[in-house]
Amino acid sequence: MELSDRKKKILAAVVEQYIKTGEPVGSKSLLEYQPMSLSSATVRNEMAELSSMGLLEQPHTSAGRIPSHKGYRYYVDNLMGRTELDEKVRKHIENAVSEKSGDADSLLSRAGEVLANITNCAAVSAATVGESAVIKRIEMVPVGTRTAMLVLLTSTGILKSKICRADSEITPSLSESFYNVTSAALVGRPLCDVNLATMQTLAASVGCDAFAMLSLLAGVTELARDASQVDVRLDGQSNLLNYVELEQNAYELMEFLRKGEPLGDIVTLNKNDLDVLIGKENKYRQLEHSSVIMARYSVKNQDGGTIGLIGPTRIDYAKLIPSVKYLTDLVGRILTKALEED
Amino acid sequence: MELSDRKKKILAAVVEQYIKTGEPVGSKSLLEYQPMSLSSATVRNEMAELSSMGLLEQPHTSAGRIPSHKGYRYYVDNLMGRTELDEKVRKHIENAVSEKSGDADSLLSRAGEVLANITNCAAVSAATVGESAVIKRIEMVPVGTRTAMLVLLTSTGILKSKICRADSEITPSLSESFYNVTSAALVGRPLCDVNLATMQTLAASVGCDAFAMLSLLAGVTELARDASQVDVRLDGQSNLLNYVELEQNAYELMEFLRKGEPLGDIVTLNKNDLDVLIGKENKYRQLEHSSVIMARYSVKNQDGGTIGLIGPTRIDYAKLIPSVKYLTDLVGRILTKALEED
DNA sequence: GTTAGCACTCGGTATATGTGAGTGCTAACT
DNA sequence: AGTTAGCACTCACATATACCGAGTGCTAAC
Repeated sequence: MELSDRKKKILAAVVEQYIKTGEPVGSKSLLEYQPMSLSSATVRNEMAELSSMGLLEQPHTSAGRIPSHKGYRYYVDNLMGRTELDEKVRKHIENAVSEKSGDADSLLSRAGEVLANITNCAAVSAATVGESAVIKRIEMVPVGTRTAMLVLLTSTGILKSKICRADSEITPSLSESFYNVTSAALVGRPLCDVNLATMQTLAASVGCDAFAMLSLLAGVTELARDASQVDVRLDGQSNLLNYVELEQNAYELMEFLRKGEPLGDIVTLNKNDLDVLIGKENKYRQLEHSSVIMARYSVKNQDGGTIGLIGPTRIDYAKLIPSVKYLTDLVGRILTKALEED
Repeated sequence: MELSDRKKKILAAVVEQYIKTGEPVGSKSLLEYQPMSLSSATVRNEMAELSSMGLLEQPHTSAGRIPSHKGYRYYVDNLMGRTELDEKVRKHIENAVSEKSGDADSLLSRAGEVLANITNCAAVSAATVGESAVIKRIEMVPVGTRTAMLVLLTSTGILKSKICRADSEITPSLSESFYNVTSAALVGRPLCDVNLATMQTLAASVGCDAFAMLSLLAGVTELARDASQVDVRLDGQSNLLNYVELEQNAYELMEFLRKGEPLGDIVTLNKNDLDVLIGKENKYRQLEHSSVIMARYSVKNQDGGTIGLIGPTRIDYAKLIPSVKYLTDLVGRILTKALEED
């Protein structure tokens, strides 16, 4: 879709004014906001054309125009000038996500928190689950006569743990055979290979302790399943309650966010460096009045994960996109550095 | 405060009708709902007295009455007949919180979920932190050349873990001295003894590895702090968005619930078998339109923790209190059984 | 002590009316 | 041909007015 320069200028002005004020933008008020050597009548004609092209919408006949999701899309793709990241915001981000912040998990937590804070939106983050992930290590730490903590570490650095109750006492000999069995049969195997069926044959092979072993191995199976699922961190959901345009469906939206699966679905859609999904572009109905901005970070030049935000469609794209981008890059750098030191 | 039988009957009817309909209750409509051999004028007189006693309120002069928080309180303490738990609900609870559900943590999670579901409120749960808790065990599982997972187990059964980055490589000799140091100096000590100052002297004592040791011990300190803090699980917050009386302050309420500390504060208030806090009785302003129902469960005849719910003041106390009670008792029984087997 | 009766209150709904920011269209003007 | 002044028209929103009805408190009679 090719637009004349004048149309571009008008569309951009409409989007920006609407983002700022939240009110439908009329031809006359547009000229106040963005003076041009044009009469309102001309603007009106142009706006009418932009409407028929599907880039602008009218809430009702005698109101001003608001951008349609296609309008936002055109703006984001072609018109938006990315504003420089505000110095204060940058400092804020850097402060929250400092290098000393230990492991990847807590770094992502921090990143989500700060993003939710500075943007007043909900923040999501998720580390990519490598399909090629193999089990690097399995540990069992007994924490009672019949309970133990199982720890599973993958080659991609994902760490999961879980308390597990065995069906009988965890004797030193059971510990030993658990160690033997897992290191012989599981370490080095891809996560998807771990399932209850293989566990059963494995457990059977140890003989007398088979029954207790099975419950432990079942725990390992659950861990492996956990480790191969995206887990999405979510922050600042309640921020979304402040937007009038979202509050009519507040409950639905919150419930949607609470459930992990659809969110996991969304972040895995983020294949590019930066993705923006506007309103109805989202495949989930619950997000039809929301926009999602997601960016990937990479660790050692490999795909690391996604950090993004969810807000109303009427959101300051020009300002927030650089924030998300800056944060993901920073997280990527920090994790890369941590990995190199390791 | 002593009330005549007739006043009691009228108060109970007002509370029950208001809980059911959500509309202020007038003298005439009350008689429809609860036929009595009285005229509406008499009811009116009684209501006026109940109002002046502070048990009923009028939203505006010419409207019906609604219970004040004192009115609810009187109802809950003196008038309410506890209804039997619905068979379906009981089955639902039992199903969700079955014995096989592993460790205490996940059991509480499940309990919170089911409670939020059946009550349509927010559910909270928290295990009591024993002040007498001492460190039972500390484990370190290396998960990288410089990172390790620290695991801390207390005598009260609380288990915490954390990833920790050491300042230098984690050599077998470091692991060994970590094991020696912690088992000699920390195991058996109460949680509150663990602080950075003592860690520094401890670290210094190991000689050459002091620096790396310190970062590990700092991790242990954090774990100990974690373990001695109540951690409150929260479920079904979004359920509260469905109540009109709460939705004006939805954002505030959600933010309040999101923050852990005030919630921790609230559950630790639950000293009795069953506590109900109604509206303004809550010390937090954010809950002035909410009621909190909390019950304790015990494990092996010792205080185990609290499970409760947060809803609007206009809530079916007679129905929900038994649900909470049943759930806590069940959880207590299951945990006791699990502990005995252990 | 109870109740019928009555004047009064007041939120909610309905109706009319005006206001103003917006529109589209046409005809005149560069 | 593109631009613009002008104009009739639209429609959400605000304000005023009236009315309804479920509620009240109070009084006087039962």
